[in-house]
Amino acid sequence: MATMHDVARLAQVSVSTVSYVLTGARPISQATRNKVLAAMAELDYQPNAMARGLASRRSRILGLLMPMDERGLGATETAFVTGAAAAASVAGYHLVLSPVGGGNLDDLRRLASQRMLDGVVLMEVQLADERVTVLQEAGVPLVLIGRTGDTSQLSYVDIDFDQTVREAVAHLVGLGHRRIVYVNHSAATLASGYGPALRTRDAFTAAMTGHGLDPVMIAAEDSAAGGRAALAAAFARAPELTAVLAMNETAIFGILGELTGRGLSVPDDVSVVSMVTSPQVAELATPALTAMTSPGSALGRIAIEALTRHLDGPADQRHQQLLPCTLEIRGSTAAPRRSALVTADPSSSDGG
Amino acid sequence: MATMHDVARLAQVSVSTVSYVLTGARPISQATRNKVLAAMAELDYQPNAMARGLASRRSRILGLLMPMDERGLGATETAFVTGAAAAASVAGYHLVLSPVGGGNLDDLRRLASQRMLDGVVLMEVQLADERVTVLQEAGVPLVLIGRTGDTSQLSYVDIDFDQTVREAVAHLVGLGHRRIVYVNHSAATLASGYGPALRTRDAFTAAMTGHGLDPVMIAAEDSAAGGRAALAAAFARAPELTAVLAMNETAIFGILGELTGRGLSVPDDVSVVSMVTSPQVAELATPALTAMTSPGSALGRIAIEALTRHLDGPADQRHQQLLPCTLEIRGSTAAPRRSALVTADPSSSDGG
DNA sequence: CCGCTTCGTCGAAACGCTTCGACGACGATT
DNA sequence: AATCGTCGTCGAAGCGTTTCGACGAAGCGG
Repeated sequence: MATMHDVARLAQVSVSTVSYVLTGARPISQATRNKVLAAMAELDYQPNAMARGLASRRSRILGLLMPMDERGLGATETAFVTGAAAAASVAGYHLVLSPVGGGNLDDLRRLASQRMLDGVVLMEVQLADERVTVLQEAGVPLVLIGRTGDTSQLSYVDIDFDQTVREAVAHLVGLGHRRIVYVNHSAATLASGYGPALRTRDAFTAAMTGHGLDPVMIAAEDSAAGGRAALAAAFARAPELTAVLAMNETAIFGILGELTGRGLSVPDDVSVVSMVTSPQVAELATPALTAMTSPGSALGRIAIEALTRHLDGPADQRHQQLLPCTLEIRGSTAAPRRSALVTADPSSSDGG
Repeated sequence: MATMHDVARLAQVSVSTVSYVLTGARPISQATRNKVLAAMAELDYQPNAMARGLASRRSRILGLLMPMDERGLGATETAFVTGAAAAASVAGYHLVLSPVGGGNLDDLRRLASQRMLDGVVLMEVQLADERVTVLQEAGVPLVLIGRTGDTSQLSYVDIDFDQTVREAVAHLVGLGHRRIVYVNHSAATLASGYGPALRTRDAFTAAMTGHGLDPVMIAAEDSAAGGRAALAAAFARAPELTAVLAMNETAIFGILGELTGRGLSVPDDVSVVSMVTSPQVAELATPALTAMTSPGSALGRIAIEALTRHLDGPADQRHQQLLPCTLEIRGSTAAPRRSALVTADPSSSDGG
């Protein structure tokens, strides 16, 4: 392992000159720079990250904190990660993923206090998230993917759930659907204050009401069985339903299975739209799912860019941005059958 | 940020004494230790990771290098990660995931040379994997999840594909199946030297031959469409097939869809076994899939334990271990219909 | 009771880098 | 022609730890 001293000796300059060539903190003449660069190449010099970090008090490492539960990372989350990693690399940072679960706040505190991370992107944020507090107290620059309830002091990037839901509903309504059921995450997830679940719920209500329709929402466990149960509940609440909008990537397979089990075909009898879904997952189903595709890698990239701008730039302004999902029409949506249209009577549009 | 100096001053001892209390490198009397500990608590002292890393030449960070393609991390891979993170935490290490794709070997070289990682666990290893060479040349301690072709100098943990396939085949044969088709990864993946694909291919051939049966393998693209095409190919090659063994988590949904499309029911007409699959994914299908469940978190844990033992222990022995997947019987396998049994004639058992 | 370890502690020297102050050498400004 | 800045470079002082050698105080066998 060659050190800066070795490079300096070989190039016949001082150690600080080598450092300036590397960091650009002070001007260096072209001639000197070339000598130094040649020496570096000859010695295959790589700066020692620890020493650099100690001296400069910046590690040039960014953390992506993601709770990793047994559920696994979907293609959507993976897209966050790859987008973020690419952006970090461009900005000259390393990106590390730290699987800090929600439980171990102490772990997080330690991580934050060790000055090993210059900044952090926090994923899967709850409306009231203690991790945000811990990180802020530790003075770690922070960007969220998702939003807490009070975002006044925070930088974030998030999906524009309002517009996403509005577009999805508009697509179905445009096809002629009137009885549309929204299958959300579980009641427990809603109660825990999971932002996407709450925001889509409200957005769905608003969108349906805007069309003069009755918003029916069902909470489903995150499993195929949960999806099946949810569909049963949906038919109980709205027997004449012709379309299902689902936010729950795991439940959706149960929904499809149950639909088939009841002898209903997709999309002829019931249309299905999957929200915040990756194309990969949408293609798994038969027929492939019409879906609102999440802007995964853009989200990751923008979060990292905001963070590095904050770290390298002078001002410390916040960055707040919402990105909508885009509608991708596949085989799971179509106009409802005439029979369904007929059963949609006006009296049901003001029920609960 | 309190430093060791502050702690030493408050506790009225030398800086080195504080260090010894922390590292245990030399004995410290109980009285002194208590004074130091009290001072640390009062100042809310956290050692600076960079300084520690520079002085000790160990970062106490372990890397989990995983190529992150658009496919996303399945529950299986996520289990690796959580198992590994837990084990690292126990051993007093941080675990970071680095999404180094196969492409950027230079990135990897840089990462390795920067002395930022004490050791590395490499996932998704190819039979001939340049990353292994790069890491070995950089002198980074290394444990693989998976195996290269030549493992003589390496530590690894891997799935025991041979036994896993043997068990899966035995399960189907035990139910009375004779014509069993194995749906592997794509031809391109096989050609690229992806170990699991090659090893299961050979294991399948061996297992079937051992039962006096004809091994039929189909390569399928990693997509639902690939699965559909593969099933069509399977029926072309073996019209009387009664069971499908699939290694391809994405293709399997296409296989199921195509089966249904042909009016065949699972498991009555065709049994399906999914290999190296997580329970979560197996439950998504209708009916839930009989599967060989991968020992995900154990794999991650064992890899990290081997690595830390290597780093902290005196000898530098290798660790080589294989873990089989366990058979979990769900609803997708059953005895074949009698008609299928009848069509299995002896002349087909020595074909190719 | 004397020399020998062992124990507990200290001071100082690394570890490999960044960064600050200083200082010639110039060209530009008065 | 004297003065001023700027440019390019150097030396040295950190950054916050670990770790080595040293050293007094006990503890021990002979």
